[in-house]
Amino acid sequence: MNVEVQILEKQAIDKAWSGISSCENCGIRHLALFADLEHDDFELIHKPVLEINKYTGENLYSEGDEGEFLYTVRSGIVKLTQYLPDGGQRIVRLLRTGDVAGLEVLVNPQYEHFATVIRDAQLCQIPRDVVERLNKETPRLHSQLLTRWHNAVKRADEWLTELSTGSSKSRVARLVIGLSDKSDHSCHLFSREDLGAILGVTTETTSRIIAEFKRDGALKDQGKNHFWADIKLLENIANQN
Amino acid sequence: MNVEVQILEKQAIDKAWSGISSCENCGIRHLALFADLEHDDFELIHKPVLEINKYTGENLYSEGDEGEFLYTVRSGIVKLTQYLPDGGQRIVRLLRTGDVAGLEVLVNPQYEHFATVIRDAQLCQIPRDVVERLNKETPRLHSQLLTRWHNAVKRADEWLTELSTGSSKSRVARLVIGLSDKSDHSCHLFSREDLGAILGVTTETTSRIIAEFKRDGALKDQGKNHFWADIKLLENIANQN
DNA sequence: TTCACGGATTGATAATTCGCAATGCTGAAT
DNA sequence: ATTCAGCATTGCGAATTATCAATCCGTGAA
Repeated sequence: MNVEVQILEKQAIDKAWSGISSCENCGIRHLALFADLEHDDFELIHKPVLEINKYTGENLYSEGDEGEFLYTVRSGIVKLTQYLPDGGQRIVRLLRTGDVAGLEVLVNPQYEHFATVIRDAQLCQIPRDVVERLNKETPRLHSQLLTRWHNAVKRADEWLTELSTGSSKSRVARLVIGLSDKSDHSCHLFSREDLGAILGVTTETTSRIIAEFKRDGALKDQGKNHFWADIKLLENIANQN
Repeated sequence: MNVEVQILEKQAIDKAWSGISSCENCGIRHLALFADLEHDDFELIHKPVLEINKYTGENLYSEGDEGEFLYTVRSGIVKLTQYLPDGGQRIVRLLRTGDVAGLEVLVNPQYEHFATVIRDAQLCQIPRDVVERLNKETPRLHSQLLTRWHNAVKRADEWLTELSTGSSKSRVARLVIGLSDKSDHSCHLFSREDLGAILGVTTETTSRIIAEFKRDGALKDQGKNHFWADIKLLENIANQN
């Protein structure tokens, strides 16, 4: 890749698109909110859809903020967190490629979670107006929106049954399986603190269990929170006790 | 009320409506899925909407069943349960007046939960076709559907942060508060087993904690799982420890 | 290289929750 | 009124998880 191309790519980042030129040709459109739109629909996009980069630890929005934008995750991972009055926190969902953060602003003016990047991410920042207008003017967004909501509920339910039921060890095992690539057994984990907040257990307990998995060979450390995972063994652990 | 009226009411139960006569004049329409429909829309209802009674313990549908109907809860309470491969079960949501069971069949042909009545219920059984047709032909159902989905997600998230985070005692306290009528401090509970399945703790632990609340005066037993609740005290318990 | 920092791991102990069994209570049927 | 069945409560020991503190380890800065 020559220098010129690199510069072009650099410029592409954080560029404002009118929508018609970019969203229509988006590389992940088949996964994205605009999957079903047709050529003419894109002309309805009159505000800029920004493509932005955010790095691990950065915050997209906070609970209660005026919900000006929706975000489509192009790459990376975003966590949605909620807090209890007593200070307890809980990660209620993880968003990955194709997922949308901030859907709730179509129904309610305020964000309902803290959205924080936990793996460097590329995102499309879509003004709420744009989605609202499309939703009014073209029926082709409806089924996508319904599907998205359905998916959010389904995952929330799975989160509850799989990650909040049973012993800590089972739950950590299920989480690790869920974060593993079944084809090559690779598995990127997050900080023990985040894993704990996903499961509703303490950082120490999570750490102990992961360390135990390493000793038992269920996980093989490859540095930087990257592991090789013995899925079969983890499934056994998940389904007993 | 004379006998004749009683008989008429009895007949009304389990009667099949063509929709146009009944749904439009439904007493809880402002809460229901069809809230925003207009007069002409009801003519689109060509299959019968059945009004049915189900009693505590009866099952509406099972996970994996072909999803033929949606159910609007007119009164009573329905629990949605999911099971884990290891036999663990978890109640993921409670449905009350105005809520809809089986929304997922609009997206997917199969039910995703076990739906069981846990307080005698009156329900409207709506054929999936009816809702699908309305959804195609009138835009006035869209926003209701979006709102419903949003609501389901919101409650799932609350369930996770409030009922699956913190000590058992806090969680039982939060659940009891959620089941209480704040205006008159009355509170109907369910079996300890169901309460446990909502919270992800054992029946015994739940029982112990409720018994402790009774001893501490946070709950006053009025028989039949009906209690008077000291909301303030319960909130204190919920937010400490 | 060395140092310092932050996260991960581990240890020791306390607190919580589970699991099982015994007992108590309540409402329905007789 | 009596009996019975099903749920609720309680006791107790075992297992799990939290808590607090110490140590380890990897990474980036100097």
